[in-house]
Amino acid sequence: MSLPNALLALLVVEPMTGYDLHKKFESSVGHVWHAPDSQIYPALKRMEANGLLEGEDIPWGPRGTKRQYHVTAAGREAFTSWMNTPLEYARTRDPAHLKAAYLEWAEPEAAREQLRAHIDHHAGLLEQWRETVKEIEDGTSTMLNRRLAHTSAADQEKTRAYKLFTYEGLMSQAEAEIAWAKRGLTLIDRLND
Amino acid sequence: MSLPNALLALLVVEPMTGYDLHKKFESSVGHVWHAPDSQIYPALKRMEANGLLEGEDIPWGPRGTKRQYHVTAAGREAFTSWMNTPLEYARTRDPAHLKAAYLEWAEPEAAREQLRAHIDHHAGLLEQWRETVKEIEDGTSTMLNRRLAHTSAADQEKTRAYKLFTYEGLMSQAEAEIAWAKRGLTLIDRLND
DNA sequence: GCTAACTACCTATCGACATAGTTAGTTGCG
DNA sequence: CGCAACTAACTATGTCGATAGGTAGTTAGC
Repeated sequence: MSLPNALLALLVVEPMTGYDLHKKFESSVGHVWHAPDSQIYPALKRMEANGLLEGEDIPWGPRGTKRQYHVTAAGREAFTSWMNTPLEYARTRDPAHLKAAYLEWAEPEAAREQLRAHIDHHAGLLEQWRETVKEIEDGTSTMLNRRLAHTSAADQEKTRAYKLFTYEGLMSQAEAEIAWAKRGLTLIDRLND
Repeated sequence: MSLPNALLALLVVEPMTGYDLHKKFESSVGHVWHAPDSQIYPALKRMEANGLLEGEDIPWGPRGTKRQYHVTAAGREAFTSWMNTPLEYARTRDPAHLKAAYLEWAEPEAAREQLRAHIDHHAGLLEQWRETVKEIEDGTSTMLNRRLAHTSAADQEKTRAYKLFTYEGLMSQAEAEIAWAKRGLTLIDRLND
């Protein structure tokens, strides 16, 4: 359900090829919704069949062509409708907390290692989000600047503010995970001496 | 990958039927790893075929039977091995933050409603986790008590401590989400006056 | 003794997703 | 000019997971 809308979110700004989208999914949108190209290409075809997109073959180099998709009126309507519709919350599937609940089955050192990996993972994300936030604030984010170039002056502040809001949320998540895992390390020490 | 291990986590404590497991997935383990019965029954068959479990038909009422599964040595080995192996972190797929990143496309009131729903959702979870934590601390958790009845005295404290640790982590997550969504409500007000 | 609720188990379908490939044209650089 | 890196697109396989059913026996209460 989310993948088509993530694609629409990018395509309402400017037409793109599947390859362009695949690259964006490695950077910007991919921060909140990952998708490999093997999912993107079929999704684009389905969306074209459903009338959300239209594709046209445009020349690329002397002999090659590439297929560029743009959003139809129906696609734009579907996207804004999705944006105005409340989410349905999926039930939790959280491998890290699943394992935490049965940590007495792990060797203390293995348990520590996994909590340290949890910290490292989220510390890496945190660093990434921090940089992204800085780029948005400094106006040096090429991602955001391309987006703003297609946005009316009235909406530019909103666009920027909601992006910052999103990344600040991701930072809070990462910080919470790190703090939790650190408490876990202390707990393991307390239980094994 | 996680479902078989979530099932093993329950079955290493005591043998159960698919139906028992399905009920546990509505309550205890389901808090961190949800699975519908339509996934559980085939998973049990696959695990029996792989030698992780053995099932036996036991009588149920005058005519009925039910199939109870217990963990084999191989299953126990697979579970502890999983518990000692570091997780591989999946890339993010977070519909709430995906929508937040494009919130300028939503009507302000629809955006507010969704953030309020986000708060309500996580406040509900928080309440649930708080109660669970209280039950664990008071020793009134039937889930945990059944578990502890099958646990050596030496491991009882660990089991209890890691359960508490897990639910405290879930509480931190919920609190972070609520705080974030509240900041979002303030932001929407600031952007629309 | 009937019926509702519960226990027990199972199937089918469809899209989501991971993983691992393949093919072909283009561009840049040494 | 030749090769590496990149652009572009697609396929195939297998499991995961959501959703929506179906069947049959059991228990409890009126």
